[in-house]
Amino acid sequence: MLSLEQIVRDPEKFRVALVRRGEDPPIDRIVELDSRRKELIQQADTDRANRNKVSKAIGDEKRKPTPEEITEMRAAGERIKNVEAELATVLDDLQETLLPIPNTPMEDVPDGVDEDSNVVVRISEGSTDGHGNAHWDVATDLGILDLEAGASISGARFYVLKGKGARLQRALSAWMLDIQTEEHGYTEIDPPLLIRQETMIGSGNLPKFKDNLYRDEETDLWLVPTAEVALNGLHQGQIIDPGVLPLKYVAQTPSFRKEHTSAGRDVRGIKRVHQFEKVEMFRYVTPEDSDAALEEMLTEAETLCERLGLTYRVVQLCAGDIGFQSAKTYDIEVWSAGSEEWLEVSSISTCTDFQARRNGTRYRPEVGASTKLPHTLNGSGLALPRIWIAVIENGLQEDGSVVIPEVIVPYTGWSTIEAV
RNA sequence: GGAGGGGUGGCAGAGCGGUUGAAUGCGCUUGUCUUGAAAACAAGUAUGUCGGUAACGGCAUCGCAGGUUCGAAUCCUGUCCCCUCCGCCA
Repeated sequence: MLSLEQIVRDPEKFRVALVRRGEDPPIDRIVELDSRRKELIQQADTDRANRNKVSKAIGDEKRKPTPEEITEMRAAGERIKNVEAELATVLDDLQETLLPIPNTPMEDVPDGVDEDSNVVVRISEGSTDGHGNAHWDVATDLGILDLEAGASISGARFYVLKGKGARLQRALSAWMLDIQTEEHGYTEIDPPLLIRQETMIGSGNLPKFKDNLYRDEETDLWLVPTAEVALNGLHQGQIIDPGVLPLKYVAQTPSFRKEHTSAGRDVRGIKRVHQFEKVEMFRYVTPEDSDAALEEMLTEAETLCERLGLTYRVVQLCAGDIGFQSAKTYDIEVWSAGSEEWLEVSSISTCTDFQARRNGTRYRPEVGASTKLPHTLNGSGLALPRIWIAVIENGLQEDGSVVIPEVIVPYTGWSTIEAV
C-alpha cells in the first residue's frame, strides 16, 4: 500500500509515477476522502473530549450526574455514533481505493508498457545453441517425467517426477538451500502453506489477484502462490528491535497458482504448472540498505546459475511489466537448449516499504527512536521445474543420456541419467 | 469433537464501573556516585491518530467486533487465539 500521508502531500508525484506503469489511479478521490476523514475525526474527538471531561468531573466529585448532564451526554453520544459510522465507511472506502493500487516504480526503471520494453542488462558467458529436443520428450523418454500421470491424478498442468527426475529436483533444492544458508547467510524457514487472508493482503496478492489463487472456502485459507507471502508475514504487526535488521530468510516451498489467464500459453511440458517448487530469498532491510540489497540478491541468484554451468541473462523489467508490489525488478533467464528459449528462473524485486505498510511491519532504528517502515525484498533462488528443465535439456548427450552439473552430484549420488 | 481456564505495556503481574494509559517488579535509557564496572539512588521508558513550525494539547487503543452506561480494562453478547483434561489422529 502506498502512503496516504505522502499521496495527500504530493498527489501529482504519485499520479505521474503510476501512469508510468499504465495505471490511472483515483488520486483525487483519495485526497477527497482523506480530508473528509480528518473532518470527521475532529468532530468526534471534540464531542468525546467534552464527554470525558464531564464524566471525569462527576467521578471526581463522587456525585450523580444531573438530568441536564445526562440529556446532553446522551445527545453527544448519538452524535459521536453517527460521525463514527460515517468515518467507518470513509475508512473502508479509502482502504478499498488504496489496496488495489500498485507500488510506484523507482526512477531508474525503464519506461514501457509491456515486456517488449524490458532491458537486457547482461548476458553471461556460454553457449546459446539449441538442439530442439525439449524436456517433454527427453524426460518422458528417460522415464523421469510423467505428464499423463499428472493429468490423470490432478488434471492439466500437473506433472509427476519419477526416479532420478524426482531425486534431481530434491537435490537441486537441497543444494540451493545449502548455498543460501551456508554461504549467503540466510536463515532457513519452513512456513505454513495455507495462508490467512490478512497475510495475503499484506504481501499484495489480495485483493487484486484472487483469481490466480487456490482457496479453501471452509477455513478461509489460501494456498501459498510463493513463499514470499509467508516470509513477508513473518513479522506482520511487529516492531523489529534496534540492531536486528537486516533479516534474511530463505524457504523452499511449493507454489500454487491457478494460471487461468494464461490458458493456451506454454501448454507443453512443465514450464508453467499449477504447483511447483521454489527456493525463495526474502530480506527485511533499512531503507538505506535497500538498493544495495537488491543488487546483492541478484548476484546471489546469478551465482547459482553460474555454478550450474547455465548460460543466463539478466533482464530489468520496465515500469509496465514489474509486479504489483514491486518498485524495481530484475529477472534472470537461463538458456534452455531443447525448447530453445530463455526460461525465467528468478524474479528479484524490491518492494520498498509497500508491503511493510500493508502488514504493519515496523522497526526501531535505535533505542528510543520512533518506528519506521523497513523495506522488503524478495527473489527466487531459484525456481525449480524451470531449472530442472534447463539442467535436463542442456545436459542432453548424443546418446540420449543426461549429464547433470557437477555441483549437484554430491546431492544425487550419480552424475548421469542413462537413456533407457 | 467434549469439558474447564485464560488473553492487560518489552517481559512478569495487579486491577473487575468513576483522576487507570493503566499499580508493582524486572528489563531498557539517561543522570548522580565510581579509576572503570557492579550496586545504590533519581528521572524517563507503548502505539496510532488529529491539530500545531514547535513546545504542547486532544482523541483512540487492556486479543478482536458489537452492546449496556453520563462514564467500561472492569458488566453483557459474539468471535479469534492460547493453556489444561478427555476423545481422535499422521
